[in-house]
This record gives sequence, structure tokens and C-alpha cells, in this order.
Amino acid sequence: MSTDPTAEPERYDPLVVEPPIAQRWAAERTYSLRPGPAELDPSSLERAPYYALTMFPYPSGDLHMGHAEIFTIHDALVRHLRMTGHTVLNPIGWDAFGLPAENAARNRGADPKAWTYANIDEQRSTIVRLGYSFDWDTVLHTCDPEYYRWTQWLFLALFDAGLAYRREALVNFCPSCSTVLANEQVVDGRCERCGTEVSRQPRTQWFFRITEYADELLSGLDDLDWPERVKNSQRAWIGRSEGAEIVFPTADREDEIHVYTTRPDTIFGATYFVFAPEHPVVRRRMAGDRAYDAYLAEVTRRSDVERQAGKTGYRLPFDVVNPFTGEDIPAYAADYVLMDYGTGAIMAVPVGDQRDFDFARQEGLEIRVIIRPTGPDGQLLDELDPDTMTEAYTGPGVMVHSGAYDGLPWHEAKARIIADVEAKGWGTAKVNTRLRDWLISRQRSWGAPIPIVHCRHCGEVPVPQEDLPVTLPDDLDFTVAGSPLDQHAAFKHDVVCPRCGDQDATRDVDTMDTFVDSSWYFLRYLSPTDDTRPWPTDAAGDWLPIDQYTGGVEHAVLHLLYSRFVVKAMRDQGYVDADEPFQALLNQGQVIMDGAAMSKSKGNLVVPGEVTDTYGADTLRGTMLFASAPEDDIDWADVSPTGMHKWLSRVWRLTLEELARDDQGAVPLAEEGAARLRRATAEAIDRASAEYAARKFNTAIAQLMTLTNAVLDATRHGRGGPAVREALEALLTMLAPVCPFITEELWTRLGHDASVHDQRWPVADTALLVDEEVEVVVQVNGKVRGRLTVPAGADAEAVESVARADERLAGHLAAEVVKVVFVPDKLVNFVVRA
RNA sequence: GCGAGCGUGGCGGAACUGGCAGACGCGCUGGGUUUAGGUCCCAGUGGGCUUCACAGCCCUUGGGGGUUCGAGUCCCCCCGCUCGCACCA
Repeated sequence: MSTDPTAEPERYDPLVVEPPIAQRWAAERTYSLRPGPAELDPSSLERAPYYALTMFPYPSGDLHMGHAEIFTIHDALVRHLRMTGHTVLNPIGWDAFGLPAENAARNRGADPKAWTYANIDEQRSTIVRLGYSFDWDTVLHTCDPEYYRWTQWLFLALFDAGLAYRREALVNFCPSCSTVLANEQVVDGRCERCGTEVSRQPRTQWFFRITEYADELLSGLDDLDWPERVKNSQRAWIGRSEGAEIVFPTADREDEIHVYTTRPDTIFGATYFVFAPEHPVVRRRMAGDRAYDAYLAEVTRRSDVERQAGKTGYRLPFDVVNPFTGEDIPAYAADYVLMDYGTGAIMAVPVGDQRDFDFARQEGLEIRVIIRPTGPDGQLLDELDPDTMTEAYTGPGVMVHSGAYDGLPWHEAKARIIADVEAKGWGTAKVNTRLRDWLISRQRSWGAPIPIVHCRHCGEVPVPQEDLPVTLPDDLDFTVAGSPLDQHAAFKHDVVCPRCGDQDATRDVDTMDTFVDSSWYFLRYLSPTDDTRPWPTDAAGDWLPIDQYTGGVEHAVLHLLYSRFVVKAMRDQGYVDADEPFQALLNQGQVIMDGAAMSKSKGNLVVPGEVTDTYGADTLRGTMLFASAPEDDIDWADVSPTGMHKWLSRVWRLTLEELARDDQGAVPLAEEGAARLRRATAEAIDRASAEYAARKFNTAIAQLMTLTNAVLDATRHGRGGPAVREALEALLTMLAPVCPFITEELWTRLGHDASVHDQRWPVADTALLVDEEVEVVVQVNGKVRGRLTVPAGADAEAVESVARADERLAGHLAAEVVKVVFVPDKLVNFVVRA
């Protein structure tokens, strides 16, 4: 350190400071919790165990700003937790199977494996450069055979439990990706990934029986510390409703058709009946009818998007009987009734359901009024007129033209009718959900193969545990049309039935949805190299549920729902003692540019690397955290890395100046200045600690900036000493979670051997926070008219007399005071007669 | 259509259970340092008005109404934006 006071102080250059520290942390595995891969028993830890997890990245290229945002928030959380007395399990890995690797292979002739691992290497070095304190001893990639072996194990565990099954169903098919999709991957009738309209096709596919857990997936949400909107999304997706299943016989009494309805009270208004066009009873009864076949073919061809455009119907050549009225009512097949919700058939009540109303008007069907509207106080309103109605009535009312139920409020009628339905054996009360089983088969080749052998004698035969993993061939031909795995003869045919030894058995050539890979990775982090079991079943229950999960809201009904299902299913099979995977969830905001998503094609792409190369990683991290609260979006056009860089330069300079003063034995601050700075330090610790605890990094940083300004102010005249050093050390310690490099460097230069990141979080000297005098706001009729300095704890009378003695307030207090409102140490409000 | 959330300076954003609106920063203006630019340092910065000045007054948190001594915060209505679900019977 130079002792020449005229020498130019060393400039803050993050590009010199940061890389060596980053390399050291990576090389020395600084943030690893253990020397080897052995499982980690949380009860063996000295400090409170904490499992912090961030959604692992997909290796589609280098890290983008969204990754930097999520990792920066997560890393600040983790580093702060370590400094406040926790041992933090903080793993990282890659969600490495998926379509982009296949597309790279198809379009550019790349080897999907090499392409994937090259991207992982690039992302990994960026993560290191940005100073994220992950545990590099527990890294996993879902495309490693050592990992997907256990994904296959998971499939078989679910299969053994009866929770994985294969059936033919109308499934979503994306013609562009040439694969089937789960319902969760269809957005507005389009493929989530490529935007192509999805069509419905009957196919035999594998499903996970997630509906088995619908009730628990719904009720479990109440106890999770998740954003309400995510919980609401899951509630809406599960879509629980209460109603009844009621049997309508056909007029010829040959069939009994079950319908599900949430409004059994409207049954007297059921004037016609609708089947989904694919309903099995209709298909059987209409077999060989060419006109109907044509209708069915047309309906099947139409995508959901087209179906929304208009209702079509087909009058069936038979009637059904309304059990309550005994009437025969006409039966239709119509595409507005879906085969895969409820029972695929409905009683149509045009007066009370908008879709039925529209169809009735279109087809000229009877609209029968069975309810009379009531107002907010239960008073009767005008009767409905079926000839002039323009829309269905869905509000409250009392029953009319409903036999014995006339005069009952609709909700009472609902309860009575359900009871009577059950009494008469016409049906049962029924809870229905919108959630459907999770379709996990994919006609893709860069994924975990489904570990099943198909045998003409034995059917679906699980691959024995000792034969796992079923590995992907290295020599897939991506130039073929369709699935390369399906056309790889050796993979498909070089297998015998594990049960009967039949030589003609074939492997299942589909792979699992990559959401299966990611539905359990947080368990594998507990022992990623254990080749005897997927995870340590005893320790898992201690680490789960994960204390803090950070990631994007786009997974609200995908990954987050699937993972909950998997944990519950594994719990019931005795593999993990936990009900939920993620106790607390933080959804970070998006990083956008000029109000729009960043993308290469729009030319508004900013990548972390270019910010780091200019200003360093600390500035990138600080800029992101200072811009807004973690949940809020950041528009990169609105933020200023230069502002952050300027502040860090100032922290750098102030620290080096203090060191130089120290060397030269400079005069310390005068007592008053030192006391003022000590107080500012205590306040900054007090406030910043609270902001950190609330995860409001933007306001925590603001407090640290205020402390910096206090140091700047105190040292203006070249004095320093213990109070300045104390302020700087508190500042560096509290800045460490946000800007790990500059704080590490300056901490070392201040003469400490241990890392700043191993320091305990500072504690404010509360004695310094207590004021002897306080400023009290004086209001007159609620308007601020002055401020008074009074002794802390002064009572109302004392403050009032000081106020009355103040000549500047005299004019306002001349009128008669009718009331005095007093808030100790804060405010006094005189209410005067106007 | 249903459900949820959000509207604060030129900008990002602060404001604990109702108690000094605009913390902190960006930007901008003026000044200093510098050969120059940048960096850096100092001062100012919601709008309007009064005053030589110290200072003071009025208005202001999307719009309107209400509760209260006091409302960005609570209640009602309206407007705007965002997100989720959507032929779900």
C-alpha cells in the first residue's frame, strides 16, 4: 500500500479483482458441504440445516439474463443465510434432456450429447464467473445414464404402485414436434414449445395417475408459503367442483347414460340431451352410419381452436328420458361436450347454461323456465320469458315448474334433489375435477427411455432393476422422418421378454416427458453418486420439504404440480417421509428490454457476459437486485449498471483511503463526528438486516448506500480511525451477499485472514439507536404546521406546552382547540374550530 | 366471461400495524477538478404561488365518493393495465 498521499489511489477494476477469486472458489470447492459424495445427515450438522434450491437450467446455449436474475436472487439469499447461522445445502445441476438437442442434431448434424455437454460447460463457466456459491460436489445432469437410471426406477416404482398405466386416449398431438403432449403443455390450444395448433388423436400412451392425488394436491396448497397466484393457478387447474352424477335411461331402456352436473337443481329445465361425439354409447349405436361417421371425422379433425369458433351438433335417432319429468327428450351429439370431462354426456338446460342456451337457439329447441330470479335481499324479481331472453340466467332464484321443489331457493333445491336422486337410485352425489392424468410418453429420442418391454404373451413387462438403465444408443439417425429411437433396430428389437424370454419382444420406443426428469431431481441432490438407490430415504425426510425454492412462474401448473405428485406418491410407497417438496416459493420477475421479452430476432438481447466484461459480476448482480423487489420484472432499458459501478467504486476508494490513513497515522475523527458515524452504522445494520430478512434487496442496498454517504461525509476532511473502519467493515459484511467479489477483496486488504463470507452477520449496537431527543410533527387539523424537538418519551401535556410556546405555531393555535391527538415520540394533532 | 393482482415525480422504485409522500439511485440543471471527454467532487431537482430574504401557503399517490383528528394505505363505484383459467356441464 502506498504511503505517498499525493499518489493516485488504485482504481476499482473488477476485471482484475474478480476472475482470480472466482477461480479459487471453483477450484477449492469453497461452498461444498462435504468432502465426498456420501449422504448428508442434517442432524449431524452444527448449524441449522437449510435446503435452498433454484430451478436448474436447461442447457440451450449460454446463460441469459433470466438465469442471471434467478441465480443472483438465490445466491444473495443463500449467502445471507450462511452469515446468519445456517448450513445451506445449495446444489446445482442441468435439466439436460429435451427437444432443442434433437433439433440441433436434425438441423445441423450435431451430436445431441456433445451439443448438450458443450452448452453445460459454457453455462458452468459463466456461473463460476458470476460468483454463485453452488456446491460443485453434487452436480447432476438428467441426461447422464447414472441419473436417468433412477428416473426409470421412478417410473417402475409408480408402475408397481399402479400409478403408471398405458391406455388409448384422445391425446394432444403437435404435428410440428411430431409428438404427443400433456394437457399442461397445451396453451390456448397450441403447443407450448412451438405454437403450432394441437390436434386430438387416439393413441395408446403412458400416463401417471396424478388424479389419484387431486384432493390432496388441492388441500395441501393451503399450508404452502407460495405466491397466491401460483396457488390459484393450481387450484384452477385441478378444478374441483361438487355436483351429482345422474342416470338418464334411453327411451328404449337399452342403455343407461350417466351425466355429471353441478346444477342438479335445474333438472326440470333439461329439455334435451347431448353426448360428446366420441361417446362409446353413441359410437356403438351409430356404428355403420355413414353420415354419422362423417360428422365424427369432421369433429375429430377440428382442433380445439377451431371448435371454439362455433358449435356443431348432430340429431341422434333416439331419445333419452329425464328421470324427474319422465319426458322423452331429444338426444344430440355435439362438439361442445367434451369426452374427457365428466362423463362425456350432459343434460342440457338452456335456461340456466349459456352454452346450452346458444345451442337451443341455434337448433330451435325448447327453453323451459324453471327458476325465478331473486334480488340481493331475496325478493322476487320479474319472471323470465323464454321468448325474449337473450342469455341464460345463472343468478340466484327460487324454483318454479319443478314439481315438489317449487318455491325452494335454488341451493336448497340442489341439496334436496341430490338427496332424492340417491334415495331413488338414480345417481349419486359426486365431486369432479378438471385435472386429468399426466401423459408422459413422448415420441422423442433425447430423453429417458421408458423401461418397458412389450411381449405378445406377457404384455407390458417392466425391465428388471438389475438391467437399468435402459440406455440410449449413441448412433441414432436423426435424418429419418419420425422418431429415431423407433427406427433404431437394435434398440427396439435386440431384447427378449424378461418374463418369458420371447425373442420377438420389443422395447417401448418412447421416452419420458422431461418433466419426469425434473419432478424428483431435488431428491437426487442428496446423494447424486449413490449407485445403490435413488436417494437416501431416511435423510430425505429431514431435508424435505425444501425451505426455499426460487424459480419462474411459468412452472405454476407444470413442474410444481408434477413434483408435488411425485413426492406424495413416493411417500405412500415408503420412500420419503414428506408431504410436499417445496415449502416456500419465490417467483422472480422477468428481465425484459423496452417492455418486451429479450430475443435475438428482436435485436434487443443483452447477455450477462457483456455486462460482466464491461463492469464486472458484482455490478451486474447489484444492478439486478437494486432495480426492484425480486418478484418484479426488470426492464433493462430502465436500469443503470453505471450507477451501481459508481457506488462500488466509491466503496472501494473509501476503504483504500482509510487504509492509507491508517498507514500514515492520520488524525482520527473528532468525537462528535465519530459518534454520528457510529450511530449511522448502527442504524444501517438495524435497517438493512430487516430488509434482508424480508428479502427486499433493493431497499437493503439503499440502506448500505446511505451508510456509504455517511462515511463519505465523515471523512470529508481527511480524518478517519476506528469509527470509519467499523462503518466500512459493517458495510462490506452486509454487502457481501450481493457483491461477493469486491467485498472479499477489500475485506482481505483490511487485514483479515478469514473470508468476509464466513463472517457472522453484524449486530446493531442498540444503545446507539435510542434517542434522547426526538422530533415530533405538529399538525393542525391534520395538516403539518411544524416540527418540535422534545425529550424522548415526553407526554402529551409537555409536548402541547412546547407547541403553544412556539411562536411560529401561535397563529395556527389561536382558535379554540377542541381536541388533541397525541402519538408519543411521533406526532401531535390539534383539532381547532375553523 | 370468470378469478387474481397492480396504478406514486422525467425513469426504476421507497413509505412497519392509517401518522412528515417521494427514502435510495438513475436522469437532468448549475458549479468545481481535468488539455479535452469520461471518471470524480459540490449544490439543486414533484407542480404552482407569495416573499428582498428567512420563510410561508396551496395542490399532488389513475378518477369520483365515503370512514377518520388524520388516507398512498381502510370501504364503495368507475377507468386503465397485467397475469391465470376458459365450450369444464
